[in-house]
Amino acid sequence: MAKQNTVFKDAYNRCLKVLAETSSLPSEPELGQALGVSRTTVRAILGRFEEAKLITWDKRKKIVLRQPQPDDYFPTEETDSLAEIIERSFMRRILAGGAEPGMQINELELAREIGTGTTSVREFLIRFSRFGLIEKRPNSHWILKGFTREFALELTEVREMFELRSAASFVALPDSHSAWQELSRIEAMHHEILADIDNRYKEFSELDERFHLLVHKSSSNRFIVDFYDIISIVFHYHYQWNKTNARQRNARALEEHLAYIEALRSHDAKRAEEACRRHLHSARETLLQSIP
Amino acid sequence: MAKQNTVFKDAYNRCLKVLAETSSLPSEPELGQALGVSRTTVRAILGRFEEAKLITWDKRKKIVLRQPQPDDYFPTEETDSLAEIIERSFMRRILAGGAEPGMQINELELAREIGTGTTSVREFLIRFSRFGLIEKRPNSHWILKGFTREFALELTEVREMFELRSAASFVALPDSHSAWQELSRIEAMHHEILADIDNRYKEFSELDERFHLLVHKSSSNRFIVDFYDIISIVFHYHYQWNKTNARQRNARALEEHLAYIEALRSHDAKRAEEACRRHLHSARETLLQSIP
DNA sequence: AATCTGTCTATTGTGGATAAAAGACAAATA
DNA sequence: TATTTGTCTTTTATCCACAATAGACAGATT
Repeated sequence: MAKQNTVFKDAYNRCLKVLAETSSLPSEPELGQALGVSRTTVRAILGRFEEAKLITWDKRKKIVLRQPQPDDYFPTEETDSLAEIIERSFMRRILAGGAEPGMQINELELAREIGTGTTSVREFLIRFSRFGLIEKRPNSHWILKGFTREFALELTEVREMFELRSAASFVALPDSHSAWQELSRIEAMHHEILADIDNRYKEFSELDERFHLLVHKSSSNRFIVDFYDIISIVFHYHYQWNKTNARQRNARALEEHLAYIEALRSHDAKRAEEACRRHLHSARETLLQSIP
Repeated sequence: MAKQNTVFKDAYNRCLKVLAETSSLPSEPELGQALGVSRTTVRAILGRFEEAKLITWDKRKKIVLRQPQPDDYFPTEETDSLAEIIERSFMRRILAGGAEPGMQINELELAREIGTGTTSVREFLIRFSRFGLIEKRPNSHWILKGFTREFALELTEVREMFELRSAASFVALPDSHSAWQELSRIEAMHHEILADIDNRYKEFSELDERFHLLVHKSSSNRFIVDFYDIISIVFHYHYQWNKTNARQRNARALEEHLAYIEALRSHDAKRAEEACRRHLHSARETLLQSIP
């Protein structure tokens, strides 16, 4: 196997949804645009649609013959890119316990366990190393530095520096900047979720990322924005494997966000700084509590 | 070719120097320790020494037969690791002109140009991407973001945040901390170079890195320390290809360092902050001046 | 008893091959 | 004229193979 055709499979599934809502499909370039893939892939999808008797395809005429059934879709396991699979598998190992700091990481073993070639694992580890959780010994193994208390403290220290700086930029943004609209949308989502917190508290994680990324982006500094990747991945997996008091924790964070958002809106740097500091402080506590 | 034997060649050259100063070589593990390589490599070196009639080797007896001649050494081009070669080649392309922002980077083309496989180039690009100068479009090319004025400003903004924070940690270090001794050594080097600035100004670059890295390390924060890699590589290549007024610039920076060092020694956070700020400000100006 | 050497195995670094995906260009169509 | 399609070429993502290097262990040596 050379390349996984996950791009094809994922686009195929998404294209089935487009198909379900129309009687004839648009042009190839248009479909490519909509699905975010090249025409080559679009044509492969159309070819397969034809084989599956989902459409007839003659040049510009792509007529829908029938509605897609559940088993027309590729199973979701097959649509994840290899990088995603490796990441998940690896994060489970190191965050969900059983991995002591100082442990050696073996490319070959990891590859075998995941059922993939070493090159992909290797590339993943190189990419992942910027998160500061592993370290390479050239010509030898990788070392797991572990998701420790020190790691969390170092991470949050930088996070606080960056977010305070970003919040200061945010309040200085002109009213015409699109960030204010996005901020309003995010604020509205907060109210929606809070109104039905018992059922929707799980949506917090995604909203949290969206909000903080918006703030970081206003720094207009690629290093600050890129650093948010680290925060993002840590909190993402952290939320996923640490569900104690999730409802209560999330409710509190939502309230803090609302205060923070209001402070940003005031254009008052001092107020924004205080609200930011307060929220980041409690976010840090939450993170630390989950580390033994 | 599977793996370059640069580790062997480099260790071989260094081992020749050990050999030049003794009449019989120490044990294999001891040599491995001294050279920073495994016993396997040490044994390969000893075997080659024997072939070259540099020593006789019988178990623990490794008797030196003759002094190494210049042509016993491997040429230096052969001792650089592939990663170093790729890095240099790539940095020359993007810093030494001819590379417009927005340009596409082609793995295959780069590999051919450097005379290496695509895997190595690819891994280099992944590692390098954390420096914020290039960006990946999955399933497609890389994009050169370029060594622009924005890049320099974003870089120095974060640098200033981090170094100010580190300097504040530094003044709080207990007198017993080894950093104070290293600081004294660095200070002494400054005086030495300044005393003979016309001949030795080129040594500044290395000393500069050593000094700032020491400061960053006192933050005890892996993200701050790791970030110094970016500063380091940028200034390293920048110094190399931009020699206008080098003597004068370096002399000024050395003076600023000395003031900065004295301020750190005073344990006065306020003074240290001022000295740090002053130096970083002029470092930024220097960097910006060299960008069109 | 501690260290060293001989031997063997396991893992990393790197080039090469190949399917998937992107993309270029000219002819066809509306 | 502006898109769209058919066809072809180029490039990336991935696996595999193999030499270089690291590392483990038992027996030899001091």
